Amino acid sequence: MKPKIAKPAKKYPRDSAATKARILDAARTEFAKSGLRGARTASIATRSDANKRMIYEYFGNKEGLFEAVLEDAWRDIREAEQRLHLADLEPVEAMRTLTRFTWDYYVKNPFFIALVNSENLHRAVHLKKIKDRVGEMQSHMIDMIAAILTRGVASGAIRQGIGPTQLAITIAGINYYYLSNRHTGSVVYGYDLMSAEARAKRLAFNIETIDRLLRP
Amino acid sequence: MKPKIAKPAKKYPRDSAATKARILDAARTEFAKSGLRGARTASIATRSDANKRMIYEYFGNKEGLFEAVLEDAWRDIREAEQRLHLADLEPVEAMRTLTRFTWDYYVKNPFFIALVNSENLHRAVHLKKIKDRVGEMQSHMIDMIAAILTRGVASGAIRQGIGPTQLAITIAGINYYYLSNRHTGSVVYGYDLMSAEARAKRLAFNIETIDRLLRP
Amino acid sequence: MKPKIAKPAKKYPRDSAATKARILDAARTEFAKSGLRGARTASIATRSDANKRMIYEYFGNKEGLFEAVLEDAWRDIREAEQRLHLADLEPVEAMRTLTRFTWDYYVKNPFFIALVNSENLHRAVHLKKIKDRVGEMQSHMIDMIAAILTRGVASGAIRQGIGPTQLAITIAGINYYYLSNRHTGSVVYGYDLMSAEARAKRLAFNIETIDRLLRP
Amino acid sequence: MKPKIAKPAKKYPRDSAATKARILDAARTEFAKSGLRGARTASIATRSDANKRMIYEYFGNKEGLFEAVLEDAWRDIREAEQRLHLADLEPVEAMRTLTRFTWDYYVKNPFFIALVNSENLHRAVHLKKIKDRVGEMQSHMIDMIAAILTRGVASGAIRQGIGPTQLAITIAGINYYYLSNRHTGSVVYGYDLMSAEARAKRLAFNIETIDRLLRP
DNA sequence: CATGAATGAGAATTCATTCAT
DNA sequence: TATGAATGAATTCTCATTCAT
Repeated sequence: MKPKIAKPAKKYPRDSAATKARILDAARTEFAKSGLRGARTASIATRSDANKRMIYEYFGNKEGLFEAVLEDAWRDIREAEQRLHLADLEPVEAMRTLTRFTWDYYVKNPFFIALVNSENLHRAVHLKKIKDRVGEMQSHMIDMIAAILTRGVASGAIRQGIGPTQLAITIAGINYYYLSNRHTGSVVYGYDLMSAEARAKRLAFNIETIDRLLRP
Repeated sequence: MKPKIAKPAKKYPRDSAATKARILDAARTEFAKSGLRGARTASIATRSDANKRMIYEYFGNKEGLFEAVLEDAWRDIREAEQRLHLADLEPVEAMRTLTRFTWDYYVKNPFFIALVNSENLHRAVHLKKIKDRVGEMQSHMIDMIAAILTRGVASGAIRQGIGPTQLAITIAGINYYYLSNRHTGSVVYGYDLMSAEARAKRLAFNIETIDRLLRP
Repeated sequence: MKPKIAKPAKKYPRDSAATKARILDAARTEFAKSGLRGARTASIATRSDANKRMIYEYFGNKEGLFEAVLEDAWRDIREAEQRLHLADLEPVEAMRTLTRFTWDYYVKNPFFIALVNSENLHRAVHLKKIKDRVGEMQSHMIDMIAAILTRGVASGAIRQGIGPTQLAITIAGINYYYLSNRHTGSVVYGYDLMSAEARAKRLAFNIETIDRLLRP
Repeated sequence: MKPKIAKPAKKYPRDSAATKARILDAARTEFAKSGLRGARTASIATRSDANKRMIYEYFGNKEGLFEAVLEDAWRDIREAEQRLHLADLEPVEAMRTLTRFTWDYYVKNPFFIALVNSENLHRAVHLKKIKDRVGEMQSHMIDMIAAILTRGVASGAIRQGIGPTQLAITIAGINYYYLSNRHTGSVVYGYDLMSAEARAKRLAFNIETIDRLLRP
C-alpha cells in the first residue's frame, strides 16, 4: 500500500572504531550541553549518525559513555599542556604561557568545564573509576610546574615557598571561574562577559595576578 | 484489609508561609545535590513534609521553584556580605575579610556553588527572569568594593588601576574553583582537598594571592 | 515580615441562594466551554466569586453540579417556548415562529447545545436522574405541537399524518446541527458559518424546509 | 518473590504500520466513548495491544493522536460517499440514496458523531491543522451534490434555487441530530429512539423531508 | 555490525475532594 | 457560611534500555 521510498545510501561503512569515535564526539557535546542527567541517549545516537544500540554495544550504558567522555577530555587537556614544552621556557614566561593556554583551552573547548562541573555534581564517582590514569596525568603536570618553580627560585625570578599544586589550582581557578560562570555573570553584571574586549581584559588581569603571585 | 499504620501526628499547622519556606529549604538541598534535571519533586515534597501538590500551588512548577531557590540564594550571600560592614575596615583588611568570608560562605553553604553551576549549565535562563533584582544586589557589592579600592589608593595601601569587577571575580574565583571542584580535585590530586589542613592552607594561599594583587 | 495587605472588602454577603445562583451560572459557562470532564472546579469557584468548598456544600460534587446545570438549562428553553404562546397563532405561522425561536435560542444560548452534547457523550446518565421533570416539560411541548398540527390539518393548512415528535425533532435538528457544528463546518466549508449573512441564509432555508414539510 | 504469571505469547509481529493502525483503531473507540479529555492513553495502549510509549512515538501526544483519528474518520465517510456513485443515479433517487447512506453510516459508525462533537467542543482547533485535506474532500462532496441538483433542475425533477451546501447540511443535520441526541432524546421522550421501529420511522420521515425539499 | 520496534519504570503535573480554622 | 490549605489518586509524558530482525 505505502510505496517504499528508497532510503538514502548509508553514510558510514561498518567501521567500529569510527562509529565509536563519532559516538564519543556526539556524547561530549550532549553531556556538555545538558549534563549527565539531562543528556539524551536518543540525541547522542542521532548526532552521531549511529543508533542507540551501538552506544550500549560500545560503552555499556549512559554512565559508561560519560566515563569515556570524561577520560578523553582529561587526556586531551593534559596532552595539550605537554605540547607547550614549558620546560624550554624561562620560568615566569612559562607560567604566563600556561595561564594563557588554560584560558584559551577553556574558551575553545567549553565542554571541558561543563563536564567537570557535571562530574563534581556527581561527587566524582565516574572519575574515581579512572583515577589511576587521570591521577598520573595530573602528577605529570604538577611535577612540571614544580620543576619550573625550582628553576625560577634558583634564578631569583620567582619567590620561594610557592606550592606547585596551589599555584596550579590558582591558575586554573582564575580562568575557569570566569568562563564557567559566564552566563550568570553576564546577567548579574549586566554586560557580555564573552565580548572580545571583556575577554582580553580578563586574560590580562589573570596574567597580572599570576605575575604578582610569583614575584619575589 | 490493609493494616492501617497510625500516621505520625501532623507536624505542622496550616501555615502557608511556613509551608512555602519548608519547600524552599528542601528544594535548595535537593537542587544542590542533584541539579535541576536530577532533582525530584517527590523528594522535595517528602523532605519538606509537604505535598507535591503544594509545590505547584506555590511555585507553579519545578522551574519556578528553582528560580525561587536561586533568587533566595543570591539574596542570602549578598545580604551576608552587607553584614560584614567592610566600609568600617582598613582597605586591605577589608579585602582579606571579604576573601575569608567568601571562602567560609562557600564552605558552609555548598548549595550556592551547586546552584550557580546548575544555572550556568542552563545558560542562566532562570536568573535572567530575575535579573533586575540580582543585578541590583551585585551592583551594591561592586560599588562597595570600588569604594574600598578608592580609599586604599588614597591611603597608598593599594595600587592604582585595579578594576573592582575584576577583583571581585578573582576573589570569588580562587575560592569557588577549589570548592566547586573538590571532588574531582581530590581524585586527581590523590588527597582530600577538604581536610582541615588542606582547607587552611588553601585559604592562606588565597589571602596571599589577594594581598599581592593589591600591593602597590 | 511580609506586610499584610488589607484585602478588598468581601464582594458578596452571606446569602446562600445568591451564592448558589452564581455558582450555577459559572458552572454553566465552564461546562459549556470545556465539557463535564474538562471543566475545572477551581475555575468554577473563581468565576463565581465563591470557593470550591461551596460547590460541595450546595451540589455535593462536580456531577451533582452538572445535573443542576442541565436541569436548569432544560427548564429555561422549555419555559421560553411556553412564552411564545404558539396556541394563539395561525398553525403554519406557529411552526415558523417555533423554528425561528429555536434558532435564536441556540444562537443566543450556545451553552445549551454544548451541555446536551456533553450529556450525550455521557449516555444521558445525569438526565436520567431527573427524567421525570424533564420528561414532563418535553411532553408539554409535544402536546402543544400536536395541538397545532391538529388545528392545521382541520383548517387544511397542514397535511395529515405528521408525527409531532418527528416534527419537533426535525425543527430542532436543522437548527441544532448547523450551530453545533459551526466550528468544524467553518473549517471544512472554508467560510464563516456564523457571519450575519450566512446565519440569515440558513434560517431562511430552515423555515422553507419546515414550510414544505407541512404543506399538504 | 512475586509469582510470575506466564504472559500470553506476543500477539503481533514487529510491524510499525500495523501497530500504528491498531493504536488508531483503539483511539477512535476511546475518543468516541470519552471525548478528547476523558480518553485515557493507558486505555488506548491496552486496547491496541501496544504500549503507551508507542503512542508518543507515532503520534507525538494525545492531541496528535486525536488529529490523526479525526482525519482518518473524515476521510472514511467522504470516501464511502464516493463509492455510492450518485452521479449514476436519477437525481431525486440520488438524494434519497445519500440520505439513506448518511443515516446508515452514522448508525454503523457512531464514533463519527462523537468525534465531531468533541472537535466542536474544542472549537475545531485540530481540524484546522488539516483543513486543506478535509476542505478538499468536502468540496468534492458539494460539487457532486451541485451536479446532481443541476441535472435534476434540467429534467424538471427538482426545483430551482436550492444551494448545494444548504442541502448537504440539511441532509446531514436531520440524520445527525437524532442520532447524536439518542441518549437524551430517549430519556426526555420516554422511549428508545434506537429501537428498530423507531429508527425505521425516523429514516422514512427524513427521506420524506428531503423529497419535499427538492420537489418543484 | 546495524537498525528500528518495543518496553517498563518512573517523572512531572493535574484535579477533585476534604480538612482545619 | 466561608476560606485557604492540604491531600492522594490519577494522568500525561519521558527515557534508558532491551529485543527481534
